[in-house]
Amino acid sequence: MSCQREFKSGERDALKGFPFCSERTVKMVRQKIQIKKIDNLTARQVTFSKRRRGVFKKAQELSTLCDAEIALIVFSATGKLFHYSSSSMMQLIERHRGHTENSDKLGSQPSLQLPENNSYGMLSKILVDKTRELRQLKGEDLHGLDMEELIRLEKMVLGGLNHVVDAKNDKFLKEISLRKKKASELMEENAKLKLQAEKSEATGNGIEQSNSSECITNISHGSDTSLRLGLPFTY
Amino acid sequence: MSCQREFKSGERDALKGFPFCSERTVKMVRQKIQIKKIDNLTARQVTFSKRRRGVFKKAQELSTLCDAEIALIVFSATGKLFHYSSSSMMQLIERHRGHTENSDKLGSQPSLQLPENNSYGMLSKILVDKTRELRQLKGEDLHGLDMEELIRLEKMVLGGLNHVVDAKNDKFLKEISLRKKKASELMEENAKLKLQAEKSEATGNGIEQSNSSECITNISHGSDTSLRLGLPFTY
DNA sequence: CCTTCTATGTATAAGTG
DNA sequence: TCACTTATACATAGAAG
Repeated sequence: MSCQREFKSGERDALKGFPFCSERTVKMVRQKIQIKKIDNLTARQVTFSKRRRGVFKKAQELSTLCDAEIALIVFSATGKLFHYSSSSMMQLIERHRGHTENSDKLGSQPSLQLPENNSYGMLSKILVDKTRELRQLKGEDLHGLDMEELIRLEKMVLGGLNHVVDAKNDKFLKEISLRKKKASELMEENAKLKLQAEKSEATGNGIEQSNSSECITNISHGSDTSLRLGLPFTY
Repeated sequence: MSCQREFKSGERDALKGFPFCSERTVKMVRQKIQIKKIDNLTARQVTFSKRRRGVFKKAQELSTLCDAEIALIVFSATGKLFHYSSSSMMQLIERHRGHTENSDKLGSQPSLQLPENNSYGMLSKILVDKTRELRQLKGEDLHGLDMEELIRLEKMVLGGLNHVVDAKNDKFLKEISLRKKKASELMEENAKLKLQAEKSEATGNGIEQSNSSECITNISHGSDTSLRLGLPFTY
């Protein structure tokens, strides 16, 4: 999509260099619009649909690029709901409530007294903790940590890495040996069939057997290409 | 990503070699960026603040132009909250909850009767997920993962490790330079005192000064031995 | 409501202060 | 972090299908 647009705009730009190739298609000059309610219903709907997509895209990009947590809720004039959240809408709303409640000097009265809300709050507190731990393991949000904590974290991540690498290598080795075994079985079978075929040929019952070696080749290649170990690592 | 950016700046540098590409016009060529987390912290922060403003502006424009109701909640990676709503945030969130709850086709029987439980249950589900993710990052509970998932996990842990190591080394280096600075300050002070003492001695007012050099030695050794830097990590 | 097109307005990456 | 600059990438108004 964007590729295509880029290409076309490039084309346009190239054409601009040649005065005899353009100039005629001058129409629909885009106007600068004022930010106020669009009167025309259809125009408003069209704009809504276009800009809505734009806003959602921007929100997603922001969350991805800058590692932000974003919740976006949009109700159209007709009452239709559109929403997006980078993680869990609930969690974000909770977190938002937490923030605004904290800035509330007036004690939010009933919620603190109800036990359900308490456990709810506790759960969400645990969740926040877990989320932070998770982020730290991923190497984000490390500003608040001192040297000892960083060392501990490093060791933990290294330990985790060890386990993950072990598990991965195990899986790979098993997969490879499995495929080797299969291949050798098939080769054996092929050899047998070849022998049979030769025998049959000798006895006059010709059976086509020219494909057997190809078959073997295909199989062994197949087992190689289905595995990709060395990944080009780019951070 | 940094490598991508480095590559492109390299490209720019390459262009500089061509005399017909005016060196002045080659400066700050805006690059197309990929939508993935920005590595560089400052760049990420700058982009966050710019794009955040952009998104909020777009959201407001959409709500004005098309008469839509919009709530936007943004948490920065550092936990700072930014939000906007075209009318009342609470009201919009409520309305949103109404919609999403209505779209629950599967009657989760008890939860429908207890509204608190609904969100509670969802929260605890999220918690379970996070807990599992956490354990996997720590290298536990890896049995259910296939090869691709293991590779992805490995990359994630490696990335996290990189960041942790970077943060740790930063901290160490800062600490060291701080202590170096302190030491040199003290040495300077010591030297001054020594001079003073010698002067005093010359004028007959003898003041003991034999310890000053020991003092210096101790300080500089102390700053070195109290720190152990990790290995230069290269993946 | 969606897509597509063009011409243009706007957002923003990168640099600098 | 904020403010400004510049050049470019991207979004989108307007029209049509």
